[in-house]
Parts: sequence; C-alpha cells; structure tokens
Amino acid sequence: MKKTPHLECSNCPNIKKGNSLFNPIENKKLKEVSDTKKCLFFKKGETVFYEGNMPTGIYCVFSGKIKLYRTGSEGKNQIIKIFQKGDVIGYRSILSDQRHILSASTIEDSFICFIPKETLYDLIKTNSNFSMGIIKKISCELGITSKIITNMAQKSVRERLAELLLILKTQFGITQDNIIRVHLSREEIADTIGCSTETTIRLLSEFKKDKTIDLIGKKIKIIDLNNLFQIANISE
Amino acid sequence: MKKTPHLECSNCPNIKKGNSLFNPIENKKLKEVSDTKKCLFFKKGETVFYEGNMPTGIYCVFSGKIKLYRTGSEGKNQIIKIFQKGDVIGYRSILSDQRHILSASTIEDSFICFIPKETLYDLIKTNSNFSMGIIKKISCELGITSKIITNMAQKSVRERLAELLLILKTQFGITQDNIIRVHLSREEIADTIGCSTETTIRLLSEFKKDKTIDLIGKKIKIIDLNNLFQIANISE
DNA sequence: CGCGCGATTGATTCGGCTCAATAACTGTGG
DNA sequence: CCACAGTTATTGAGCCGAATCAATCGCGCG
Repeated sequence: MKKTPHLECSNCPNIKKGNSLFNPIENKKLKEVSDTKKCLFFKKGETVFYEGNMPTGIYCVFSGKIKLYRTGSEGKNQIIKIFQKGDVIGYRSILSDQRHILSASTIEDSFICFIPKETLYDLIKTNSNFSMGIIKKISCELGITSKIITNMAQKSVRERLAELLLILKTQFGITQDNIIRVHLSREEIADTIGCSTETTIRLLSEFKKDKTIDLIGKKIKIIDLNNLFQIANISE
Repeated sequence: MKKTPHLECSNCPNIKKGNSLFNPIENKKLKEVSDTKKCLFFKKGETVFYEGNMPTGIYCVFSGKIKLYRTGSEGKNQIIKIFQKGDVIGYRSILSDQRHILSASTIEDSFICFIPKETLYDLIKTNSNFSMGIIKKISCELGITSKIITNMAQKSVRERLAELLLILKTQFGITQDNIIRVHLSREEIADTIGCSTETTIRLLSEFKKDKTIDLIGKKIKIIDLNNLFQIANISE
C-alpha cells in the first residue's frame, strides 16, 4: 500500500454513475469530503483492513477489486462479498460501533480512497438523503445475507457454484465473447461458495465437459446460460 | 390472529427497558405512535407476515416468541432469527423498500403491536437518535449474519448445535435449574442450524448421554456449560 | 530455464441425509 | 375424562455428496 496523487471526488466518474452512496452529495460538499480523504494504491493480494481492528474510516473503491472475508477457526476463509469500482467498504463496522468482523484484501491492483469516519458522521448528520441511502444499502445487504444463509444450509455445492457464476455475471458483467469480467482463483471460488478447492475444480471441469461453460485459465466463459440457471435451481 | 385491547406504548415495560429501538422517543411522541398502532394477538403457529408480500408496517413484540424464516425451494425452512418481547420485526423490508424476503410465525401465543410504515418514516425523519438507533441495529444484524454464513460454511452440525444452545441461553436466559427459556421443536432447531431433524435428535441425545445437557420434553437443561463451549469451538 | 504455487485428478473416508418403522405426545370432540 | 387422530420425536439401516489426503501437472515468474 502507498499513497498516490489525489483524486478529486467531485470529478469522480464512479460517483456520477448514480448508484453511488455519494450521489446525493452536492458538489460543494463533495469537495470538502475530498479534502479529508487519502488516496491509496494496493497491489494485488494486499490487505486493506484486518478482522479485529478498530475501524477508522471507510474505503471507496476507485478501481480494482477487493474481497471481504472472514477467517474461520481452521484458517479457511469465507468470502462474503466482492467489491469493485464505485463500491464503499467498511461502513458496517463504523456504523455498528464495533471492531471489524471481516478482513478486506485486494484481488487485483486497486486504487482506493480512505475517508475518515468523522467525515462519514458529518455526512450522515447533515444530509438526510445520504443517511437514507445508507439505511437502504445496509437493509439490502441484510436481505442478501439472509438468502446466502438459506443457500448455504439447503443447496448443494453444485447449485451454489452455478448460482455464483450467475451472480458474478450480473455483478461484473461479461465481455463480447461471454467471459465473466472478474478472475478469481479456484480457492477464492471455493471460499465464496463454501466448499473445498478440489470440489470446485471438479465441478467446474464437469460444467466444462457438459458445454455449460468454458475455462481459459482463470477466465470463465459462459456458453449455456439457460443450463446454468437450471443447475442453480433458483427459487424466486 | 385477532385484535385485542389497546396497549399504550408510553406505559410499555419493554420500551422502558433501555435497549428498545423506541427508547429515544419521548413520551409525548410515543403517545402519538400508540394512536396509530393496532394491537394483535396471534396463537402459537400463526403467521404474522409472508415472504413475497409487500410490507405495510413493523411489528413490535409485546409478549411471546416469533421465528423469522425463509422457505427454500424444497420446502424446508431456514430460521434466521427468533424474536421475543421488546423486539421489532419487519423493518428491514420497509427500509430497503422491498417485498418481505422472510416469513414470520409465532412459536408461542403472542401479543404483537402493528405500527404502520408512515409512523416509522415519521420517527426516522423527526428523531435522529431513533434513526441512528436503526442504523446501528441493522449494522449489528449484518455483522451477525456474516458470522452465521461462515459457521454454515465451515462448522460441523455438532459445533453449530452446541453454539445454538449457547446463543439461546444468552438470548432467552435460563431458569434457576438451568433450563433454557425457549422451547423449540426438534424441527425448529434443525431449521436454525441447517440440518435434518433426525440429525438434530441424534446429536441432542448424544449431548445428553455425555451429560452435557438434559432433555425434558422440549425443555433443554444445560448441565456442563464448559463442555458446550468446547464442542462449539468458537473462534473469537 | 528451473522453481514454486495454483490447478488437476484419483482414491478413500465420513458426516450427515434419506427412508422407514415405531414410540410418545397433544389436542379435540364425544 | 378418555379415546382417537394427527403430530412430533426417536432409532436404525443404508447411501451419497463432499472432504481429505496424496501425487502429479503446468503455467507464470524471476
């Protein structure tokens, strides 16, 4: 991790996008926020914050990808969520006034802005649209985690893997030739769906043999989307 | 479900307790809230709201116990949380502006007050302590669910069962003779830790044989708390 | 060009599920 | 207050999904 040249929030393309938490903040205020933040660069594999530490602020992803995970008692990681440009990380711990329950590490080289918690509190107090946005964001997250719990408890690894591929497609998009725009290691996939690396490999090979997907190194190409939906066996 | 005589919020012992979401609301406002609510009685086993329905308000538990759960594709339920007196249910869906993702059913006869969503919005807008309380509450919940996901993915059923008994002890307390103050069916226990009813029964019998717990019908008596901690193998 | 980690494949084991049969309990109506 | 019906709990047998352990492969990097 090292400091990098300043990125001005009021010019940030990620914030303009509309689905950013910072979207309701007017430009003048955004400049103030910008003055309090630090711009950082993390190489692939570096850790942004550790489980157990006290949070001091939130992280806003300018570019790159970051995994949020929890290390179990046997040293195995459980990935809870993967973030990309425009996403904000670490607000949960601040807002609940607790230590970090999860760690965050980059899975790609990433530029990330650190915004101190005082700035966050200020925004919440002075901008009710912003605080409603936060409430809505956390509420949605909570809904998602409830679904994950059910999936973990009731679905087979096969189903969970198929569903993960669909989720990754939605979250990160695909190239013209249907390659999912995020490259996870087999272990990271295993850590996300909660199984062993070997099982992940075996199932991916199976999907490939069935011509549902194709594997080009870490790249995953979706060939038969319908089949993937079938396998995933999604309820709603 | 049927209507019951009105319970005045400003006299509610659950709110006075201090850890209620409604604690920051001053008495005058509380009387207003009280005027907008409906007091309801649900017999054991009745459903308070269904997954997929649009939420119209929140539910505040006066007495009784309610399970919040999600029905998987095979018809098996996953219990996410159990509520008791003083707890508020259903705010997540309202705040995220989504349909209910989970259903709620009583596991005991329960008196529950229904507060329309307009009242909730009004409280959030006019009382920043209340809205900060909500943010904190949801953030804590989100932390808890992250832990549950990790447990589901990494721990054995045996460990999860032991941990559940410890959680129930903390949440509902125990009598003088160490009986946990909540009586779940074997199926409900299974639905909480995510396993089959038979496995739950087998493990409970094992714990009983080992003199870790005793079983008196649905009542569970904790004999060897330390052993339970050992089995649960809790990380932190 | 060789080293080392991530990926792959095979063999074996085992936790937990399903199916099935029986026992104990709960509530309900006569 | 008791008998019956319908749950809920218990126990056993057998099976299977997924983990573990072990060995090899191969790509990416210095």
